[in-house]
Amino acid sequence: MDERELLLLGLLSFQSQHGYQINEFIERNLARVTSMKKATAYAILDRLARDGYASVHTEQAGNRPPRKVYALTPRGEERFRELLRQSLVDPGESAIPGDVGLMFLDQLPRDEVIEGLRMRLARVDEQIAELEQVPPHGHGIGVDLAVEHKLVLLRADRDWLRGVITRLDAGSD
Amino acid sequence: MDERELLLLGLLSFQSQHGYQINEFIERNLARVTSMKKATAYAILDRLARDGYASVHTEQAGNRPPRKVYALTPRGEERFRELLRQSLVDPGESAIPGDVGLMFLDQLPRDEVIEGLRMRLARVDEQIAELEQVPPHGHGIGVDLAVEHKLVLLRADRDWLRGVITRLDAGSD
DNA sequence: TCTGGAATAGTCAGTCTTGACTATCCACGC
DNA sequence: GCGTGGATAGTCAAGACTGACTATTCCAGA
Repeated sequence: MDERELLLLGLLSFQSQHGYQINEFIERNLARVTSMKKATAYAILDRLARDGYASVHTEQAGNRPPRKVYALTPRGEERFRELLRQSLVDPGESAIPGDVGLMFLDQLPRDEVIEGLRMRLARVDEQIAELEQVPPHGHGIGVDLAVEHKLVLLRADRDWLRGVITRLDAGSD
Repeated sequence: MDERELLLLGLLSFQSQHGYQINEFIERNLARVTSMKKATAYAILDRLARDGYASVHTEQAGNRPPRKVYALTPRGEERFRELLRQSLVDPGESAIPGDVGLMFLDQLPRDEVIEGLRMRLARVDEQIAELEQVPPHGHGIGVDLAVEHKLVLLRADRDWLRGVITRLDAGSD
């Protein structure tokens, strides 16, 4: 259900970390996977601690400001596995975004629609090119499967978009 | 960007409506398109009125409780077209849900993973069957394109899931 | 005619999310 | 020996979202 909580539990399952470290990792490596913002991650970490899924202890490195280090408790590990099982079965209502716009597309002049969809296609192409550059991950197959999954869906989207644009271009109806 | 606002503007673009009516329509016909809840719709309608995109006037039918009827203003129509254009180009970060779970899949025993993905596949199959029943919509091509789009992505997802399950089943790695 | 359940029409308190902001530390050039 | 820009490590107020709840009306059946 809650992909954000699952993500944080998952990151903590590898090693204890403090908030800043986790946010760094997300910003650098997981921007494509989640759009969660810093403040949200801090809030969820607090919640995990409050609910007994993570323990906190404050650490001071040199003269730096103190950091709160979060570690999964046994309950937290159980929670992680539970959410993980759930998320494999039911990846949350995949209300594919963008379809609302599609539904109302008749309200816009046909050439504006085509123009817009062309731009959309260009972006999808970019995303595909980017993902195709990602090297195999190495540790386990999960990450590679996730990338593969995203690629499969993006390619299907691309092909469909091309078809639609062609159809709209030829005789406008 | 904000699909919810776009959806409400779009519904109002066809005719003025009161909140309850809009929520009825969403619950009955658009459950697959959005997961927006009643209270959210009321809140967004308020916001639209506050920002001058919709006008409100109170109506009393018989002895029933009074209702607030919302109608698009010219500014609202402009806003609608603007959001519509945007959403065609950039359908919001399509962070395809479920990929977080995939990423951590190595943390779960292989057979639990396979079991989970089988259930997921069954659900996808159901959704496809359901959508295939939807008859052509009639008014314009937008709605039909949206359905087609969803179907295309669901089928790609289904095919990928089948492949993954087969791979995992045969030699567990 | 009386009653219980569905339809009508919302509201509200609590939670979640985020843009903007704070504050310190360190390395480096000048 | 000093300023300043990036890295470090968060916090906070404001707005968005929703589950649970309220309250009235209508109507079908006993």
